[in-house]
Amino acid sequence: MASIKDVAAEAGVSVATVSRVLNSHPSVSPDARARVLAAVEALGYRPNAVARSLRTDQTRTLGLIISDVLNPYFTALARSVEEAARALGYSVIIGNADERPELQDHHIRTLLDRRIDGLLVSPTDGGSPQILDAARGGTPMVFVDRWIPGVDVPVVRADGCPAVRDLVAHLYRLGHRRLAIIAGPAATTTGSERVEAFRDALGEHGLTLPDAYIGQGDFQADSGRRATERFLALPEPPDVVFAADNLMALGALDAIRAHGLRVPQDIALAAFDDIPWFVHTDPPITAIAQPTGDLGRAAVRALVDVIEGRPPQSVTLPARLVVRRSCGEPASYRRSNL
Amino acid sequence: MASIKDVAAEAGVSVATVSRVLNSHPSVSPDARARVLAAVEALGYRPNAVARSLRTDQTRTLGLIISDVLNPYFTALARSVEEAARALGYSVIIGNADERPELQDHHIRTLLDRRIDGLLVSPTDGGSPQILDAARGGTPMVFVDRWIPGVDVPVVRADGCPAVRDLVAHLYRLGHRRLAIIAGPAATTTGSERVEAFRDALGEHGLTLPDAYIGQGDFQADSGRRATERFLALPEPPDVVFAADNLMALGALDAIRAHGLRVPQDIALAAFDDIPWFVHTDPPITAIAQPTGDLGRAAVRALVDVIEGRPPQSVTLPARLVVRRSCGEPASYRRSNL
DNA sequence: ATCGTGCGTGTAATCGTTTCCAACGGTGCG
DNA sequence: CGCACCGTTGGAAACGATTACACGCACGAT
Repeated sequence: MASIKDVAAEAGVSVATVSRVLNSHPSVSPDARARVLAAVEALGYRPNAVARSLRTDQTRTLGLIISDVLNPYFTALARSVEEAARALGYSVIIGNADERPELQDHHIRTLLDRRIDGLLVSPTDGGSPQILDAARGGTPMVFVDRWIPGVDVPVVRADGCPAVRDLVAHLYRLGHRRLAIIAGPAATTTGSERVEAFRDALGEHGLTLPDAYIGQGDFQADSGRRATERFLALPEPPDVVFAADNLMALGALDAIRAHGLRVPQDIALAAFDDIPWFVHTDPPITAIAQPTGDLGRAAVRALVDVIEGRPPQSVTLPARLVVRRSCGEPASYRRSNL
Repeated sequence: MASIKDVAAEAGVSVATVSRVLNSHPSVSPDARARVLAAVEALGYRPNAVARSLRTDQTRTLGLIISDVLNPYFTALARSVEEAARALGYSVIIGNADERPELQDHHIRTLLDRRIDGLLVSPTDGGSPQILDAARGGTPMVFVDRWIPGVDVPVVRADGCPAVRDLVAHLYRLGHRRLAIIAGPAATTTGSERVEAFRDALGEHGLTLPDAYIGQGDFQADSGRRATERFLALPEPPDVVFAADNLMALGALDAIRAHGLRVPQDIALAAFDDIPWFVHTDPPITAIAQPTGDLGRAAVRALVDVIEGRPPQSVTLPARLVVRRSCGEPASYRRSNL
């Protein structure tokens, strides 16, 4: 593969001049510029990004650690992140942690070894030494969706509280009183926050959230299935199951179906995170939708601010309730939200 | 960040020796090794992958160009590719082409600039100059899922023909005679092959595939919706719609629902690519499942073979029919395949 | 004519590694 | 005793780019 030296030889100039035209440095004569450009064309030359990075100490690459690529919420996020980054001239390398802290650490380590310019993280756990070290070590970093309390890193996320309040009000209005939740891992902020928001919202209607109605999940379908089975085995099973993410909702649906129960007649179901398939499940699932596109864009903007030395901003965007039929069907909603 | 020089100074040896212990070169004394290791530990030293790549001319990184990250089939593929690559000591950088040739080319270009060791491609079009150049230029490359005819590059893919034959037999047995297909772009192999397989299978039952029953899609949900609407507007609409991928099936379902029709009583639906949600749609959707895990593993193996100079193998794996309820419900299938 | 100025250019150092080569002291053998 | 060889080590040259610095030249001002 042709190097800058070959181009210089072909154009009859020095490598410095070639480098200058490539980086559109002002002081180079039109004549030299033309010759260099011609040589570049003739040789099909492309600058070696590795060498350039070594010299300039920047890779124009962002790392993105997501908790699970198979989760449509995170792929939507990844897509918008990549798009926003590309618009700013950055590439992004995605690391899939699969909700496993050690895999997350592996990815952070290799990304750091590659000297990425900045890191976007949705932490799988409550603070691996790897992340903490990176943050302290001065790696530009932004948390997205989930974050780690006590670490001084900007956070870009959606606030689900109002939407959860709307959801609970919706459920209450439909006559549901025994509401259960399948929570995410307590080590993640989204795992614990959603339970708290749910509990608070219940409180506003004079309801409580007994321990038996809190299922412990891990954001994967299987855990949703298991938690739901435990609910159904209770002497007094809940009449609503609220899954803290879309995969656990899928598992819950599996379990409910396996018990021969109908949604929403026998038991209602709702989920955090909205995905296109929720429109076509049987029945369509009521969900809390996050603005993934805006989230991704805001996260990239914040990270690039850190990288380029501007003061970064934490951002909190609102999530919103999307009512469908999985909780019951009040007249006022029937037509509007398929 | 500490460099190899700092480690050398700390350990009281030369950089050459440090490099040797880091690369477990045999000829270094136990004493020196111990001192270097201690220094590495003390400084928290991590080798700079950028510098190493520049020197060794290898990045231990694979590029993966997929057509659409939002498509669960491709994310499943990406996940298995990453897993297999990691097991072999490679990282993978995913480029999402969003079914847009120019985006695909953009990603190929930046991946090549980064000097990735090899490229896994599921081409969005019938042969962009970018891909052709790379292949001719000697970049180790393997096609996965889709490929480009006439290019001498190993192909790892699933053969859908037998499964499509099974599907058509299944449909025929249920009494369906007017079968339509929503095809992918003709520029992709999966776009045209699936139509041919379908047409051939129809032929075996003495059925034909009229042009009006071939919808032109682009593997995105919207196109599935539009194609289905066109089918439904026909004087004699089909009684089966077979979507060539899962997203177009989603769109088809949208359109059918919007027309107030029921699946499978009014019209049957089947899809290429099976995804977890198909179990819970209304009704559960009959689909052709590809062995994504095996596909990803085989693709990585083939690519690494090319990279390391071994003779690579094209691989074709079988896809299989998964019968659910979206085409009708013969007694013999009722219980076995939820 | 002289000087400073500024533009265009080339030389060479540098980034952090790997690796070739030479050198070293010690050992064994002819 | 001399020599070849061995295991261990360090010096230094790459890899392909960027960029500080210096140089040569033409020009306008003095």
